[in-house]
Amino acid sequence: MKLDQRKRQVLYAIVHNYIQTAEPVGSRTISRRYDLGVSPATIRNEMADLEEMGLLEQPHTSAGRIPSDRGYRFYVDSLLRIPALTKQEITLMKRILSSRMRSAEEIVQQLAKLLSALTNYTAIVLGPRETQVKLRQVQLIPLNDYQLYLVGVTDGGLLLNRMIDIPSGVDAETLESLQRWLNERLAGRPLDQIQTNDLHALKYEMQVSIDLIESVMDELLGSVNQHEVGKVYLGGTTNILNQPEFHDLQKVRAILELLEEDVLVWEAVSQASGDGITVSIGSENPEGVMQECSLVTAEYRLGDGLRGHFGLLGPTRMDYDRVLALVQGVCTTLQQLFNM
Amino acid sequence: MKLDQRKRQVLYAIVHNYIQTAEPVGSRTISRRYDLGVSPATIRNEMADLEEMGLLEQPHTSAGRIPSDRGYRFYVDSLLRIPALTKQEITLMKRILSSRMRSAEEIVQQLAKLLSALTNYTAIVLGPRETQVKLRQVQLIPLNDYQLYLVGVTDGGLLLNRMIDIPSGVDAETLESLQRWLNERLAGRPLDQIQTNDLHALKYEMQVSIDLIESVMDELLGSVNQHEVGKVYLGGTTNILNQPEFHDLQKVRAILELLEEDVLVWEAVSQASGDGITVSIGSENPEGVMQECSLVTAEYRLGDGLRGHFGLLGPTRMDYDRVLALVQGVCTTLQQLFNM
DNA sequence: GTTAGCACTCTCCTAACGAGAGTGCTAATA
DNA sequence: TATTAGCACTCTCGTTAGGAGAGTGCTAAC
Repeated sequence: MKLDQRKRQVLYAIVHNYIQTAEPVGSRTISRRYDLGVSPATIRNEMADLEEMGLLEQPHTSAGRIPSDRGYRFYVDSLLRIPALTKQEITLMKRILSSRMRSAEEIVQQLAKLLSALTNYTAIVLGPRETQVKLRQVQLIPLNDYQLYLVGVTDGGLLLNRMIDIPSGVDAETLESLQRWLNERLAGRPLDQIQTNDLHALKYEMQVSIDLIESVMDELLGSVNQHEVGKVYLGGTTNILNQPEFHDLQKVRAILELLEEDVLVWEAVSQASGDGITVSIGSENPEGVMQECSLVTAEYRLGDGLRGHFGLLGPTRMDYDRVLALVQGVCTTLQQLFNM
Repeated sequence: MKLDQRKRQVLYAIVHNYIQTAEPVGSRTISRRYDLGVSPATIRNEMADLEEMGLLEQPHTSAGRIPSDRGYRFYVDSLLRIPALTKQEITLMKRILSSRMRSAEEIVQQLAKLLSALTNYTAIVLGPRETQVKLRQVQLIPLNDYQLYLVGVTDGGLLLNRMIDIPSGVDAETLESLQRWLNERLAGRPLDQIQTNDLHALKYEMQVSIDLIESVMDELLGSVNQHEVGKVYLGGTTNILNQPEFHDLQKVRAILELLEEDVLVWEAVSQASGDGITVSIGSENPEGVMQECSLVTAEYRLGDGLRGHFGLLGPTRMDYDRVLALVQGVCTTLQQLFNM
């Protein structure tokens, strides 16, 4: 879509003003606050044109204009000017995200808090995955006669843990040798390359019940499976309540109920995200409350192939400038921290 | 406080009716729905008495009465009749809470979901603690030159995991022997009985840097410390939105913000809970939004000394009958499941 | 092509009003 | 003496009407 310079200015002014005030923007406001050098009447004509092009909307006949989803899209694609972050913000990020933390889980939790605090929107962080999972160590810990506890640590420092039912008649020694075998054979080897052949070999080698081996391997593979829905970390869930567009209990309920469903959130974010930073605006989102929201997503990396997605969820009237700046900032900060 | 039979009936009727309808209860309503055998005028006199005693309140002159916090207190202490659970509810509980789950964490998560689904209030479950923590196994897994990963499994099946900084100059062998020592000495022994003596012995025995030992032990002890704030699991956070008393964005925000702060929630629940089932009504709670809520808490046990607290948070106009029945039911169900 | 002027439209706020629900008091009743 | 019927009174809530304010679209002049 092509727009002449003045139309771009008018659209920019409306989006910019509406993002700040949440009030429909009138022609007089624009001519007062933005120096376009033309009168309100001229601006009104431009506004009528922009509305016809589907970039603006009018809540009712005698109100100012607000951007449509397509208007935001044009803004994000062509008008946006990403501001620089302040030094304080950068230092804060570095401090909060520094790897001197207890686990990847904690970093990710902090990331959610950080993002929500800095933006006043809701932050969503999908638990980290490894691009290629290699086990560092596996432990089979018998809990009682019919259950054992499988604990695995991956190369990236992720923790896998599952309870497994033991077929009757498996003794501690068997478990121990199975554990030794697993550690010898699996350590450092990409998990998804384990073939059923290996398992059959194991069966003969070890005389271990194939049931047990299969459940152990199933859990192991299952828990690292890329397609599975992992943990979801949220930050600033209540921030939506600050947005005037959500001063309505129905909407608040809808969005909070959505956020309570890890599966839905996971899917929404993973579907929205692509390479680099992604912006998904209003109706571009899957149907439901999400259509009144915008979602900015990106990929984070915690070194060693440990990676995941995160996003910021706000109203379509989101402060894209700032959000994009912060998302970019977080990505590069993490990169810096984890390449040292 | 003593009340004659008729006053008790009137108070019961008002609390009972108000819990169901959330509307102030008038004298006519009572005489119609509850068979007290007297006219509205008589009931009005009783109501005036009950108000003077501080058990009822009047939102405004020409409205019906609603129970005061003290009124609810009297109801809970003296008038309550706990109903029996239906067979379906009991089966559901057994199914959901059956120990055929992957970990204690998952049981606890399910518990939160179950409680909130059955009651339509918000469920809070504090992560399980062990009365006396004994380690079953410890592993020290080097991640890189300056960090290791400490993973411990307790007798009760709890998972402890912490990242630990390594003082420079510690090699893999040292770690391995430290790990062996820890497993030999700590396995099955109550952790809180470890004395600094043992650590000094270890220092000489092993020639390991005391720094390292200390950080490992600190983390180990710290992560099981009874006073520390642990994980908080919530269920049905949005359920409060169903309550008419929270059809007000200010209140909703206040309570949701509270629920976002694990520390506050943990403290509120642990402070409220005592032996057995506890009910904390409105102003009996710590100041803030909680004063408009009631909290029913109890202790759960997952066998083997693994235990914690859980609670249900709702408006003071909470359905105490049902909530108490369910809380009781959950406790006994868990007992049955984990004593098998 | 741009602008001033003006009639018109729509929202939002406030005040007024009546219906409805419930009380408290008084006087009659069992 | 305890209970009840009757009634005036109070307060909320929903509806309606009117006026201020903001902004538009159109027309005609520049």
